[in-house]
Amino acid sequence: MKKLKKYKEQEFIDRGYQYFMRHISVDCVIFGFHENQLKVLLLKWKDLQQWCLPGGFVYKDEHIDLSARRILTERTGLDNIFLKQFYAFGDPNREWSKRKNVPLNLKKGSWLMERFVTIGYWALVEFSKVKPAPDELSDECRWWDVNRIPKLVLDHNNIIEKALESLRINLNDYPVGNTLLPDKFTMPELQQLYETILDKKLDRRNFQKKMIALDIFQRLNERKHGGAHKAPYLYKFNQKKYQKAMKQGLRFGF
Amino acid sequence: MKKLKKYKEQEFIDRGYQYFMRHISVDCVIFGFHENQLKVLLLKWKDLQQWCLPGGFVYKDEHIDLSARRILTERTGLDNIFLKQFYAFGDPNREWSKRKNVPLNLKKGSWLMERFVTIGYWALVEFSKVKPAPDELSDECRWWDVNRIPKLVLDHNNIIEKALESLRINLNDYPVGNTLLPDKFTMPELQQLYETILDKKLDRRNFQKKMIALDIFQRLNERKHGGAHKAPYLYKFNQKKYQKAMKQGLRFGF
DNA sequence: CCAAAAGTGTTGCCTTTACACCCATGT
DNA sequence: ACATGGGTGTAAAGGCAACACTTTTGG
Repeated sequence: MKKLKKYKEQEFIDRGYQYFMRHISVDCVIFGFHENQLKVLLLKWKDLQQWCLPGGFVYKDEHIDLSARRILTERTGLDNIFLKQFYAFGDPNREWSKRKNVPLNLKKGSWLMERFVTIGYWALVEFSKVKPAPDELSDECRWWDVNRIPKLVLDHNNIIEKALESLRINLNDYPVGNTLLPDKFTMPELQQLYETILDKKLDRRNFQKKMIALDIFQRLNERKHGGAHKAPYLYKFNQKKYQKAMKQGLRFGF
Repeated sequence: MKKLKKYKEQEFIDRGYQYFMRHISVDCVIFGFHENQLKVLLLKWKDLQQWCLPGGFVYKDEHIDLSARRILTERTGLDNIFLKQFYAFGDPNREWSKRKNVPLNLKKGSWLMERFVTIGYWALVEFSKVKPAPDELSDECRWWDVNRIPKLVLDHNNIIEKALESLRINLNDYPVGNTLLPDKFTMPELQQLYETILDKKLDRRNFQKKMIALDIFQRLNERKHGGAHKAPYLYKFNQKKYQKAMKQGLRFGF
């Protein structure tokens, strides 16, 4: 696979289509969880000074899933991330030439000015392990509270909406706890995570019972101190039991 | 939108990329239900003599959903079809130049020989209303039992697999009965439909109760005669109640 | 009249929901 | 000490699976 060196920005703008497929891009909605808030990782374009999703293009001989993974690794420093393709956005208005403000001084006729169909992925990462890194075209990369996203570039707000929707629908089948929380966590924290994603309150007592009945957690002889009031137990995922249960079609019940 | 006239086949092969986006295609898995079997509509290539999914390309200014709809209408004669985008297939092996047998006498360098990412849609249609019609490149278009699909072109078998999977997952939320069955139908027929899609037996009595409890059907003063034994009642969807229930998040319970 | 399929009802179980009680901790 | 959040238990409600019985039809 011919790869484009990072520093050759003008080469990318002028002749990127020799390396990448035209008309196809990949955008990633990277979810994290911190201070009881669901977060999304965004980038700020150098020239537009507007925020956008981390995204990129697909090398001519690269699987689209791999493109998404490549982008994720570049932005977060992590590999082996939980990743799901959720939707292809194919509105013909998805092109810069139909916008007033255009990045990179793009000229009419550039391959980047043409219409793109973007494949949307969402990813679940452990907030504390991420080292947000801007790419060559952006000067900032940071977390945003999912409820306070600014007006983004193109249709990226819509992409986040759809990603959230997909995340909610898949909450039953996917290990959001295992991927979004740190290694050790408390039941109230896990509950907060579900409540945030579902955007509704759950009964504390029933939640615990339900989770523990799944028999995929391991309670440690350790409590989380520091907060006021009674210190809650810390839990780990019992990865062995958890993997087994997933194979048998575990459902979390949401 | 510049449209390509049908008869200009050579023009399409040589310069189709002037009308359509490169690297992007749309494939439709059209489901029908007949004689208690789930069916899929397939086409046979004129030259390859191999079967494939109905598919096509996306005009440069056309929404991908509309491309899918266009293809559906051309093949089935129906519009207003229930349609769902379910997955984007982005394996780099999806290209003819990596195959032994190539259709249309395509030469190296042709835009059609390049790699395509295809957006998969599935559609639910009423079997009896469909008039299967081959396109310009195929000489046959007919229904195949979903359990007896032959070896198809490229990764089209895999696309059908994924479509079925998606259909099963969405069985809870989507009106498979309303779209796959004729206007009037019996409960045993509806049950057969669910059993076929889910590939498992359901209890006749519990099924009826559950369905009727949804309060979206209207029982007619009419029975389905002709079969041996007791004649079952005919039902219609009460579209008003049904639409209302769907908006409120009706779940069928599968 | 009989076999097979269709319509209706009942029961018991198990999951979910609601809520009561006690315990621990920092202020 | 006390307000607040955390851990555990129980009882009622509702949904679902299992099964019995009657009715209808073509042969």
